[in-house]
Amino acid sequence: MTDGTPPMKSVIRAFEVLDVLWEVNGAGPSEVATRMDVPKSTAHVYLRTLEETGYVINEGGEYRLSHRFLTTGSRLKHRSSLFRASEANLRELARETGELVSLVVEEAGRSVILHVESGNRSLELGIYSGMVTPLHTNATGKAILAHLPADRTDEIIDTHGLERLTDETITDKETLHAELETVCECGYAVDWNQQVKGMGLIGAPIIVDEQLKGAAGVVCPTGRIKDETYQRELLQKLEGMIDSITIKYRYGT
Amino acid sequence: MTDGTPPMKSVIRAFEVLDVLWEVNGAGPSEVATRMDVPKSTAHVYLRTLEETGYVINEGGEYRLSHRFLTTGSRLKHRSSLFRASEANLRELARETGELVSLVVEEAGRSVILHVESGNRSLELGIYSGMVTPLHTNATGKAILAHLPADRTDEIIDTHGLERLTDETITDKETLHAELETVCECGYAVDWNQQVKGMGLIGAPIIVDEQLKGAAGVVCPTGRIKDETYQRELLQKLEGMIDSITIKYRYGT
DNA sequence: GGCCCCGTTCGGAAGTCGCGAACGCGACTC
DNA sequence: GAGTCGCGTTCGCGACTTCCGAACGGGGCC
Repeated sequence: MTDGTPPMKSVIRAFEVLDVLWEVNGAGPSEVATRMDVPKSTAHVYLRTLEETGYVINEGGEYRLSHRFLTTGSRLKHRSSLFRASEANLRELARETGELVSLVVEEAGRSVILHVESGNRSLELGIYSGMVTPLHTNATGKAILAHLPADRTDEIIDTHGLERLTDETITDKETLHAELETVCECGYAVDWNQQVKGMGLIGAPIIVDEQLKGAAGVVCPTGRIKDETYQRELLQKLEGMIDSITIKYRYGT
Repeated sequence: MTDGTPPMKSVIRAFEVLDVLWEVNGAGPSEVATRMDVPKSTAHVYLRTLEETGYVINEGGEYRLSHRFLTTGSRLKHRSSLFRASEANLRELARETGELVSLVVEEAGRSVILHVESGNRSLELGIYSGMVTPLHTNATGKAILAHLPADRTDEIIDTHGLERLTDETITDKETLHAELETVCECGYAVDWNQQVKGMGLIGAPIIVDEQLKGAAGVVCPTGRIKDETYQRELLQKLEGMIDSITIKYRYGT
């Protein structure tokens, strides 16, 4: 983690080119060169090289990101033990409840949505597989934070801070720690309007052999989830699902 | 397209490192070095650099691909006009028919599955968003080949050949061209057992303003799809869906 | 305690990358 | 239709980076 040897400039730049291509949704060498403030011959070599890797496509002089990212990303997801153990159960819960069900893992101190399954009345809030959010802004993230080793939790909070996404986001360390303790005791977490106004979530950790693997959650409109009876029903089903997942993960295929 | 200037060695190698990390599902510098036949100090610099980009994660000396691939891939998909115009309709068709519904685009002469929606009785054949297949082995691919400019179609066939995936795969140019002509006339394509034994597909192109955007298809067990009445029913629904998608794409959000 | 293997760091030498200038092409202007 | 502009692409030389072997420090296993 120390900065003993500097990273490779050309590789870093290659990924900057990818970023630029993403931002402008495809461009020629000239535009990339302008945006990166390099000669266009330089931009050209990078583009040609990236094309060779297959992650960039050249369509008549216009270079753009290829779907190889999608391919690699999906393969990673489908190889994940957690996903494999969960997929069927997530789908079943989504069918049963009609809500959006999500599977989340922690990576680099942030929450990555590994998979979502939508039910027939689930929200369309732009939640997608691969989406990255801060951990402290939603129930699944809090479930993870609560069950991570304490020092890791602190490190994450210190590194990433407590960004405010809505006016109900927890942005105070004390409040968060208090909440995490409750989450730890109850075994599940809840939030509403903390990430997106109008969206609520129940989340619980997936723990196999005392090791935190991720979390699963049910996403609802705040209105629905505020009903205590419904909330309890969802929680019970969620925990049932997580039990199945845990077993499948532990002994599974 | 010519090989005037050689590609950048370090960038190419960086992506080779990514490939290796994928293959071995995470490794340290030593293992990467062995596999790539370079000194481990070299492997180390690459790994450190890739870590900096966020596409690789270092977990206590073990480097592995991060979920950033999934994130980038999903963002690409969700930004695609075709996907945005299609998503709701695909889901609806999957619900209605209970079958697997897929959305496919051509990239670099191959078929990329942009999205799949599964119904309640759909096959579990390892079809996933991001999956890449040869175009000539399935109905959606053939629908695309049939509606691409003729020279492009020939170029693709010449470049990629006609790989055999099952004993019913079309591997003969003449046969394929004849079939493509029929597909062009009928406006839809069919296959069974050409890609995977037991799997059948009806596919039709998505064409907006005379421009081929991709194809959509319904995937069934061969048994079910061989029933002509059912096949006709699916086809009708598929074409209805594609009409909606076309309109949404043309005038949509 | 000693061994081995790993991830990591370092500094010099070889070689690649970076750059400016120039080419060929198409679109658009006059 | 000639001229101009802007684009993607190519080329070759100088300078900076990558590359490498050797060495360091730490962890696990005998």
